[in-house]
Amino acid sequence: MVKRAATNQKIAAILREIGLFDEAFDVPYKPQAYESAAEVVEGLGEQLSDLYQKCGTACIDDLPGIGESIAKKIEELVTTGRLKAYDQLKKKYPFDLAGMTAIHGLGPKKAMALYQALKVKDLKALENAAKAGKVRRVPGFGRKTEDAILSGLGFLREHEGRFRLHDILPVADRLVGQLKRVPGAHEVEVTGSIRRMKETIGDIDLIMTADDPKRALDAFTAYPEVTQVLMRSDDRASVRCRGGIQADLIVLEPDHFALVLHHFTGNREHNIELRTLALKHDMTLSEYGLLKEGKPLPIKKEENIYQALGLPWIPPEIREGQGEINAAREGRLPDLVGYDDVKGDLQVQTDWTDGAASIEEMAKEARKRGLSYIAVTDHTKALAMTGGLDEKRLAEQGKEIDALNAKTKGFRILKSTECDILKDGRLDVDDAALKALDLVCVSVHSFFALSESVQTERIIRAFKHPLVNVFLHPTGRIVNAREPYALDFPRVLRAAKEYGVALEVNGSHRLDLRDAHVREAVGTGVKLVIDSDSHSPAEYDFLKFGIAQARRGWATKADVLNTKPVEAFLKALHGLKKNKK
DNA sequence: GCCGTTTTCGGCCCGACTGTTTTCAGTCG
Repeated sequence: MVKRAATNQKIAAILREIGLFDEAFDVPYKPQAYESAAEVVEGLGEQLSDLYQKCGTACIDDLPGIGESIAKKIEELVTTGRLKAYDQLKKKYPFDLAGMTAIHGLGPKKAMALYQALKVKDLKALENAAKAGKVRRVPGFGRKTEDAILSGLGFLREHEGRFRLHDILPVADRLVGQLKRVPGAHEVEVTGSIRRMKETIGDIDLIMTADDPKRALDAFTAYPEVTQVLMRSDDRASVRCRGGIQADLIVLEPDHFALVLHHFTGNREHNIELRTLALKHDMTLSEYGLLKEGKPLPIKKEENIYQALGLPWIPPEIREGQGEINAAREGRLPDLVGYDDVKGDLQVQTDWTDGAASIEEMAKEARKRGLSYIAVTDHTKALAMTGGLDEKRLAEQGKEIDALNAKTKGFRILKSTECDILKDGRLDVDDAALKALDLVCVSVHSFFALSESVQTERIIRAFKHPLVNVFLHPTGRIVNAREPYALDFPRVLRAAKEYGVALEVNGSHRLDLRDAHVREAVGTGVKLVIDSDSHSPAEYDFLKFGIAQARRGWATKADVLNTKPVEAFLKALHGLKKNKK
């Protein structure tokens, strides 16, 4: 078969741009339908082309937010790689509508007006026109809009795309800590996609209550990480922080805190669904109140909003409009794995290879953080640049671990490895060496460009090895840095289940598995482990990002093996192998 | 274009801000 199917990313971009064109032409309702479909496509863990091969448009039509019409468009994109309707649209309006609307303050209608008046086709042409003072002469535009376009272009150039949660959460936490120390400050919370622990973040949204709003805002705008004050009023301020991210603070009356916290936590789809549900209960919901017959109900906590609508409280991590409200209504909301539930970290690198600290130091830090075991998973010899271990060094490392375990009580260091899967699916270390370990973890670090079927076969061959327990960072992606390798993920899941292999949720910048994959794994009954992939003591911080990602994928404590104490964990892990056919 | 606790048609979330206007459209969250 000719392999020219469009990727999910490409499909989402096309759907989104079609929606933008509809919006530019003031077509009602369709823009939201296309945008919502694009969101769903982006969040999928599986390629639409694979889904299509399996069961045609029926499966695609079944996706939430995707109906007959868009399913047909997707079919065309995965079978031919093109979409005629889109091509015609672009032929008639050959300009970068999506790129232009990425500029803050410039929406589809204004972008279309600029194209029609000035024939600007891309960001470069737009910049030239703005610099030449042509934009302000277009009807409906003025000097301020022209300036805003130029500054928006500058920002885009500096910051392509979104910021990583890993980089932003510490900044947000620091701001929250500082605001809590302002005299007269009461509640302070971070909201938005940070509260949902989404892997990438657009800006930092903060809300608080305080006796003296002016004092709180004065303090906020004066913090050392603030490089520029963008806006300031009586109850709110927007600032630019070091590194370029924007942070917004609103100081609220106590009565509105929970409502606004909920409103800004979102996401948009979740809010829309909830407001629609409110209407069905003859209520209206906004950030200003939950009104029944025009009268506001008392909302002290977020729980009150959900209760009034007959729902249990829904954790922020799964407020994505991906079926959580229906699940809540039907009483099948998962009891998500908690941030304190993980008992051991199963991917820890030490100075035996590319880690920065000794085994003892890594163990000490893990213990300090409340863990009761770690697995030492240094690389193997195929990864020469890290000084990967061969059989002999692995055995020596085992002796050091035995000695350390002998002198400690209440903490266990497990002997393990991050064994390379070679190009043909064999393992980088011999069976005798692997047998001496408490558990065997494997991963891919080479030959990323293999075709989907070859890569999948390679990995499944490794799964068939009787000693393999855990598959680390299964898709090879790195947030904002590297795309995953081609993989038939549903097949990998089935093989993991059949051969008794657990999949990792890696909390480092990889975030691999990602949320959608976790949800698929949970749905298939594949067991997970959550690890930090620490290369230094400080990187145990990454564990919480892994837990967050697992929560976003609806994983419960029972889905995650390393929520168990060490003996029970090992028993359960090896039990996966024994149960296999 | 999507969807169903008004289920195959007739609805579709809510409010504020901004800039360009003289009363509002567009954008954003």
